[in-house]
Amino acid sequence: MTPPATARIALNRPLRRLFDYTIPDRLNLQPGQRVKVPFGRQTLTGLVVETGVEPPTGITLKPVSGVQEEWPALPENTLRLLSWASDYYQHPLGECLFTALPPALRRGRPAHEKADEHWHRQKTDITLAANAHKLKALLEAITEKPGISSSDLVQQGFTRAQLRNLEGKGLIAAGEAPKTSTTVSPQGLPAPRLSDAQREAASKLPEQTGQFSASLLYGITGSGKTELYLHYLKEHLQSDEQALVLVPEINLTPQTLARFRRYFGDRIVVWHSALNDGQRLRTWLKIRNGEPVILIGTRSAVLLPFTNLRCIVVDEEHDSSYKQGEGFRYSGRDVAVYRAHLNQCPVILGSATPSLESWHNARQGKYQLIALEERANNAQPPELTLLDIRSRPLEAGLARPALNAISDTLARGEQALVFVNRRGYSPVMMCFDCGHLEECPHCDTRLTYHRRDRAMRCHHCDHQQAATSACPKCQSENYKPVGQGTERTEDTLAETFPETPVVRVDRDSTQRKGSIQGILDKVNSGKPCILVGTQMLAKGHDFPKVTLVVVVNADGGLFSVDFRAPEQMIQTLLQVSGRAGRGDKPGKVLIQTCHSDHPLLNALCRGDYPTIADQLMAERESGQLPPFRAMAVLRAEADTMQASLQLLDTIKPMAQTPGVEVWGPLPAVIARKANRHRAQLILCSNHRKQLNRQLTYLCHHLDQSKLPGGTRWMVDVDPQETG
DNA sequence: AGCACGCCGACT
DNA sequence: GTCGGCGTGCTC
Repeated sequence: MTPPATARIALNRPLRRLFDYTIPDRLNLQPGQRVKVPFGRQTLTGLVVETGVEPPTGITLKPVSGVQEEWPALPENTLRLLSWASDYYQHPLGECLFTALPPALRRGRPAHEKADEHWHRQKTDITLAANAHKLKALLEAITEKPGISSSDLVQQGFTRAQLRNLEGKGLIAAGEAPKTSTTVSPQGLPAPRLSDAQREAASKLPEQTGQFSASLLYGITGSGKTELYLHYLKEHLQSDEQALVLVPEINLTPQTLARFRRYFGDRIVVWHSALNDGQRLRTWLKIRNGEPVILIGTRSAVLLPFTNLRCIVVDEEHDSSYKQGEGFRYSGRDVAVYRAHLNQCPVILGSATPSLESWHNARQGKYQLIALEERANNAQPPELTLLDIRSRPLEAGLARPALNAISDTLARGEQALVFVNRRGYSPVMMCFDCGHLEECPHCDTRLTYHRRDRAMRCHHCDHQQAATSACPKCQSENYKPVGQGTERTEDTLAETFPETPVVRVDRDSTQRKGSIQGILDKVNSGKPCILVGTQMLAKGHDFPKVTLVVVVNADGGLFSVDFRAPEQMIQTLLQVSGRAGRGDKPGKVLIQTCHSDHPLLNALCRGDYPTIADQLMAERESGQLPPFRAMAVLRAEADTMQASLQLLDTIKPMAQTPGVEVWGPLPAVIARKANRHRAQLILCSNHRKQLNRQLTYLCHHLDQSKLPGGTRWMVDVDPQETG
C-alpha cells in the first residue's frame, strides 16, 4: 500500500514551523495554493509550501479540508522570494507568506471580486414615502448617472440595504455597465523629452530587460529623476509586461500619480496603506493575473505576486521608511534587489543622497553608478553656509545673522523656510558654550545621557559614570542634551515678524486630511511668508518662492550614538537644501551649528554628496560597521530591566562564535516604553551567511526555551536603529 | 496568535 | 457554592 499523499502547510501565525496534513484523493495540491485546514479546534486558511513530504512519526496527520481555489494564490517566484525573506529576516514563514495576500484572502474570502452591480432607473408608478429622504437621494443619484456601481454609491454614503430596498420596490434594477470614457488615451503621452544631461544618464541605463542588473541613479535634487524613470519605462517596457515603482509613503501624492498617468494612462495602478479591502483585492488580482500594469506602491508592493515583472524602480532608495519597523522587518529596497535577481530583470535605485549600502555596492561595482549632477531648467544649486552659534545669544534657537537673513529675504518679497531638525536627536550632553562632548574612555564614541538614573553610558562597552549638571571642561551651566529648546521657534518668529504670516508644517498641524495641500497652496500663492517645520518639509515639495532655508540646529545627528545618524543628518540637510531656489532665483541655506569646523558639515557646504558619502564610508569601515559588516540586533523586553538583561546575558555566550561579534546587553536608549523594559544585543559579522546561521540557531533555541512570563524577544536584521 | 484548560477571588 | 480573572501549553 502506498503511503497517503501529504502537504506541508504554512499558517498565518507567529510560529516558526509548518504543519503537515494528508491530502484527500480528490484533491490535487500544488505549492502556493490556498487551503482550509483543521488546526486545534478551529479551521484556518493555510498556504501549501510543499507536497509529498515525509510525514513525521508519532503523530496522526489530519486531512486538508479543501481548497480555496484551484490555482496557486502565490506563484512559484513569489513563494521563493518570500521563503528567502523569511530566512534572511528570521521571521516565521507563515506570516511572511500571508503578507503577500490582500486582507480579504488572508481571511479566507473567495479570490474574485464581489459582482459590482450597475444600477438603472426602472419605469414604475410607485412613489416613495415623503420622509424617505435617503432613498430619494439614492434614486436621484442613479437617475443622474445611469449604470453607477454599488461600490461608488456606497462610497457616496449610501448603503447596500438601501439599494436592496429600492430594488425590492422595483424602482431600480441591475444592468449594463456604462461605457467608460477615460480622459487619457490608454497609451498616454510619448516618452518625455530629456535634457542633454538626462539623455546621457538615460543612455547608461540597462538596455536589456531580460537579465538582472542593478543601477544606482545618483541625481541631485531637481535633476529630474522621475522623467528618467518615465523615459526608461516608455522605451523599454513592452506592452504586455509588468513594472513596479516603489516610493516612500509620503511621495505617493496625487501629483506624482497624475504625472505617471499622463504617460501610461490606465496601466498605472497604486498600492498603499490607504486602500480599502475591495481596492486591494482588485489590484492584487490584476497583478496575479499578469495584467500588464505599472504598479506604483509603497514598501509592501514588492511582495505582491507579479507573474510578468520586467522592471523595478526604487525611488528615494535611501529613505528609511523602506524598512518595516515591526513584525516582519524587511527592507522593501533590499527585497526589490533580490526580486530583480530572481526575476532576471533590471532594478533602478534612485536618490539625490544614496544610502551608504547602495553607495558601497556601486563602489564595489555590484551596481552601475549613474550620476546626474545638473538641475533641470537651468536652476542653480543653492549656496550653503555654516553659522556658528557657540556663545551667541539665541532667540528661540535663532541667531541674529539668521534673523537678519530672514528679514532680508522677506524684504525682497521672497519666502523663507526654517527647518527644525528633530530626527537624529539623541540624548548626548553638549556644552553650548565650549562645544564639549563627553566621550567614553574605552571607545571612540560619545556617552549617552540616561535621564532616569542620571547616568552617562557607553553603548559599545560597559562603561558608565554619573552625569553632571555643569560642563566638565569649562564648568558652564549651559550644558544640555542636544536638540532641545526649539519648540517656541514659531512663536518667536511671529513676534519678530508681526507683518508676515508664519506657517507651521509638522505632524500636529497637518493632522486633518488634505490640510497640507491647503498650506502648500497658500505658500505657493507667492506672498512673503515664513515656513517653520520638521522632516515633512524636507521631502518632495516644490516651493518656487522659497529662496532661504535656515537649519535651526544641525548638531543632533553629528554625535548620536546611532551609527546611522550622521548619514541621515546629511541626507536630510541636503534634501531640505534642495527646497531652496527651485524657481528662477538662486537659493541660500544657512546652517546653525556649534561645530562649524566639523569636516562633515564643511564637506556638506562644498555641496558634493559623493565626497561626503566616501567620508562617511571611511568612518563605517574603520568602525567595522555596515555596510562593511552584516549586523542584527536581538531585542528583549520584560516587566523589569533585570529580566530583559538576564535573558540576553544567558543568550550572549550562545550568540558568540568565531566570526560573530556580540556587543551588549545594554538597555535601549528609550529603556522603558509602555512600562516594558527593553534591552538589546548587537551581533556583527564579516560573513552574512555565518550571522544568518547563528541567528537561526538562536531563534530555534529561544523558541524551545520556556521564558519567564511577560518576557518577549525579537530579531531585527539590518536594523535601522541601534539605540 | 487563538483557544482551552486550570486554579484562586467576589458574587447570586 | 459558581462566574471569571489571566497564567501555561498546544496546535499537524
